[in-house]
Amino acid sequence: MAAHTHPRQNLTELTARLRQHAQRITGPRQLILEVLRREEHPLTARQIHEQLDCDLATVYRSLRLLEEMAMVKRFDFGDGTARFELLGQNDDGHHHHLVCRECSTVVEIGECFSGNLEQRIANQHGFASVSHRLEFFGLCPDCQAA
Amino acid sequence: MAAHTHPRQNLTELTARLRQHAQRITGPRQLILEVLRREEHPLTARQIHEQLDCDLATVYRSLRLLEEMAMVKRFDFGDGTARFELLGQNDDGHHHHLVCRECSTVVEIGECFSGNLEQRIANQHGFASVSHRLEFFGLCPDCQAA
DNA sequence: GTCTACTTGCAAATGATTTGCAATAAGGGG
DNA sequence: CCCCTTATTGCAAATCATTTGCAAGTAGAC
Repeated sequence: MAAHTHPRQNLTELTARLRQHAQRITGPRQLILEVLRREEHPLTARQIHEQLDCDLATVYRSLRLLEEMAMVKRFDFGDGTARFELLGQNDDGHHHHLVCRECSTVVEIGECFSGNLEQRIANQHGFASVSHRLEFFGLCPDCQAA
Repeated sequence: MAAHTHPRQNLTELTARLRQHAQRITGPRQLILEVLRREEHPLTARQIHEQLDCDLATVYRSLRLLEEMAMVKRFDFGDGTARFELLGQNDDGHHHHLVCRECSTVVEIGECFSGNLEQRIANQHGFASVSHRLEFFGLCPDCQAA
């Protein structure tokens, strides 16, 4: 998964991609990638901000940029707060999560239903470039005990 | 699907369920159900409010109550605004949507992947009462043409 | 009809995210 | 290595969806 990327790789890739967008390699942008690289689960903008020393608005702006450059992926756990995960260079980030309804523990899920279903749905309704958002919710072992 | 419920049925069910919760049958609560019954797609609190004549806060409070009573179901299309759909008495509301990324046209999707996958994921990680949230996004026929 | 607890309207509070703008810094050119 | 242009940042204020406090209003049991 994405979190295993070597730090230098991030920076190299960041530089390359930023060049393509004619944008600059700044401290905050590098730092956000560092923070995300350290975490194996998606983080909220606020959580990222807590580990940095720049403005929260900058975090939001950078995340948006990194998302457009496909270096981070946004996830939505339905609690009104976006979460972000690092993407590797050849990683399309297609995976899902299993989230505990009580304590918010997150487990990454690699599996997914067959692309078949998506294709069928697209065809059936004449839609193009169909993608999906899928997350699982439940009670983790600890919270079942409690 | 839920939208085919007869109006009187709504009211009867509403009365019954409200009784169970020791709560009152008020104008706004009935009206919200009426509005939802007329629509075949999920509506935002604001959209419901526009068709009524009560406070927005009341709409939010009522929707929350109706959701707890399993009379409406909340959907999240990832745009930061919750949407609500009416549920019939014996309807668990388990269905998904295919949403156009351009014009937000919504199509209801009855199919889903086999419960098998969900079961396997739950077992694999020791989670209980696992459910999922799944929505599809794409370009509708009209927007492909444009 | 009365009474009481549940509800509503209204205004203000919250929380996530965005935006305007002046000050600052990245990086190509000399 | 300095300069200059332009992207970027920090800060404060604005947005947006949703929630909440509170006094006034009203279902519904008696």
